[in-house]
Amino acid sequence: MRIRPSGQATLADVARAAGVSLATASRALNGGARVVGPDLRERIVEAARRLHYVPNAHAQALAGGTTATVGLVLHDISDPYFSAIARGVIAGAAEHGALVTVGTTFRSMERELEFVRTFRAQRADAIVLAGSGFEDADYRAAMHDELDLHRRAGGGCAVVSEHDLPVPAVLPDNREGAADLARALVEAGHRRFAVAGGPSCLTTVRHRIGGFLDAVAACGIPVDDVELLDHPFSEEGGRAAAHELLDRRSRATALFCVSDVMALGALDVLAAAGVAVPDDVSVAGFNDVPLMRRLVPAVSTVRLDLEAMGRCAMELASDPATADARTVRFPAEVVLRDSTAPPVRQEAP
Amino acid sequence: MRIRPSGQATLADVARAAGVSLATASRALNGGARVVGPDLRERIVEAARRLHYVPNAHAQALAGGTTATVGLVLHDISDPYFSAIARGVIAGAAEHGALVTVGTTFRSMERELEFVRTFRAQRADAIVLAGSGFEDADYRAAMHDELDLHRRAGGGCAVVSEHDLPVPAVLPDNREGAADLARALVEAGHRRFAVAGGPSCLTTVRHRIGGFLDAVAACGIPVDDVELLDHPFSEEGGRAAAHELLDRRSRATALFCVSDVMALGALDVLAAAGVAVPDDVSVAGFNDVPLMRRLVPAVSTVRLDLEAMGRCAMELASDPATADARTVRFPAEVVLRDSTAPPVRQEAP
DNA sequence: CTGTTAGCGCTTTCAC
DNA sequence: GTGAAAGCGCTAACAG
Repeated sequence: MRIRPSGQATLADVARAAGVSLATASRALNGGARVVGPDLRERIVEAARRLHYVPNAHAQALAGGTTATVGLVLHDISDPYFSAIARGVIAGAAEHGALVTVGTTFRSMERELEFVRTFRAQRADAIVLAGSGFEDADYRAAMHDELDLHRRAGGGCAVVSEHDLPVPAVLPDNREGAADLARALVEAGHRRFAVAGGPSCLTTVRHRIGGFLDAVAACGIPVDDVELLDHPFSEEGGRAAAHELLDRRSRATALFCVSDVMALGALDVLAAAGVAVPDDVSVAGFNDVPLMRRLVPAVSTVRLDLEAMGRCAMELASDPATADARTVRFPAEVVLRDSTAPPVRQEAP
Repeated sequence: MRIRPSGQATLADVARAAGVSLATASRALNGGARVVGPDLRERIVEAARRLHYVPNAHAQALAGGTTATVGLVLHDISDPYFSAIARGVIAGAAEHGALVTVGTTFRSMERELEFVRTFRAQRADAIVLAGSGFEDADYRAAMHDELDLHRRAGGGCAVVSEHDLPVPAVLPDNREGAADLARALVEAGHRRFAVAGGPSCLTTVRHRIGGFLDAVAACGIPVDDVELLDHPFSEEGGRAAAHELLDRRSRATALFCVSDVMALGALDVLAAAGVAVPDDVSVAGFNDVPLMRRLVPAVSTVRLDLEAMGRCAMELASDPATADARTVRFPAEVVLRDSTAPPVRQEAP
């Protein structure tokens, strides 16, 4: 971008115009306490208005003030999962009078680290990581260092989802939620499952699949019989998973997609292929993103209060009392809707 | 938020550790050109790494560097309309190596102005206004001043949607799109319309309603017969509009909601009331937000390439050649889906 | 209450 | 090439 020719009124200009000292002007305009005589204050404020004075936030920050800025790292702002979390973070920040800077990574570990570094450079008051963690030792070590440095410098931080990092975390009950869903499905009579999951380097994915499989196993169903469809953690990935399901003429009666967005993609493909949901196959997602209940059939899923999670993360990241690695669990609640039903197709083994 | 105890390695520390001057360290680390001897450069970079040096963005900005920051003002990040635009803006900014700071206004003119002021304080390279403009003289005057000052200080800016401000603008064809939709509906045989619109202080709303009514009139249908449902520009508003429609036992055969989100609310209420769409009443929205085509019935609407619009706004705001008030129109394309059909109910006058 | 005086951490002329 | 020095605009001790 371009260089900025100053041309802005500075505090010094205001002070001069009002015939007071720089310090007084500073106190009157940006200092909180009313330690300035009302008469002077008036004059200064008036001068400031006349000159269209706007404080230079960088100078303020540099001089030891506050930045009132929080950095938010997420995968993609137009993904409803993240925009809901972002809404919570932004709302929480607003209550602190802070603004949120958003970095979108599109699931790149490198970009994620880079954003954290940038936020550090900006001396963000707080940094919130909203995406799932990666199961990668180097990444984790690097992120650990980065956040550690940030906190040592007085900054706060928090993560949403498991990151296996010693920082405050908002932990959705991924494991339990997926397990509950599995149990509900088994109870409904399902025995043959397919699971559409994103790359296993994502902690969230691992936990959801893990919880699901454990519960299935606990119900006495051989885990090996569960078909694992390994595709990207995205709508496109959901599409691919459905295609695979179709191609291999799967006999699964229920498909668990580890995220709603994947379920969306899968449902699209299934519908196009003339596969009836839930009659031919039940489909469930995870997150309960707003639109899931509006689709036909309404999609069964596991509800997470995304906005509250974002808000909570913001709170954890800004609360000095949270300097230690505190953790807040968020319950995941199974929501059975029309996309799941007892299996109607009874097949012979 | 809290005061930040420094505790960070500074450039001076790095310079000392590497045994060079501050200036040299600066050039080696943050200066672009390779004007530093490779040997020294190496030593400096090494020292920086060892000390976990992160440049202080505020100091850089203050010392005359660039901020690489753009401020984005919008209504609500979790509204798919805005999150799509935001995605475009963020992507565009990323190409410039800039980060986006998001201010959400929830349609408050005051908050909007306040955010612009804050972005000015942050010396944002560019400011993008994504919400609809308000039809309010005071607001417009204030915003005009604010943006003017910002541009005079060398900053760029752009607005999405009509704001009647002398700044670069991305203009969706609201008027034409709504008119096209009206014509399509009339062609399908509709004669009795209802229009669910948000507060008329929003320019976007006025234009869409205006375009719709004009076209209807041009088709020889008395505009006075069109029922105007004046409710908030939100899903809740759409709900209210549908309730009103129901309460007054409207005879309209087609309901035009000025935004998809309103249509969403209206459809929900209609469905709950047992009103069949499109058999009892056709419903159309505006924007073609991602989920509209996934609903059942798929919702007719007017498509806008939201992400491209966001990207374009970012471009306009960052391009110095755009210092004058340039304008880019975006076509709005009618997309007829299953929620609209010829009226089946023929009523006697 | 108000004014003076130092910096905050960095970029940038200028000299060398 | 590299170093020395002068700010960028503001806040925060200190004095008065």
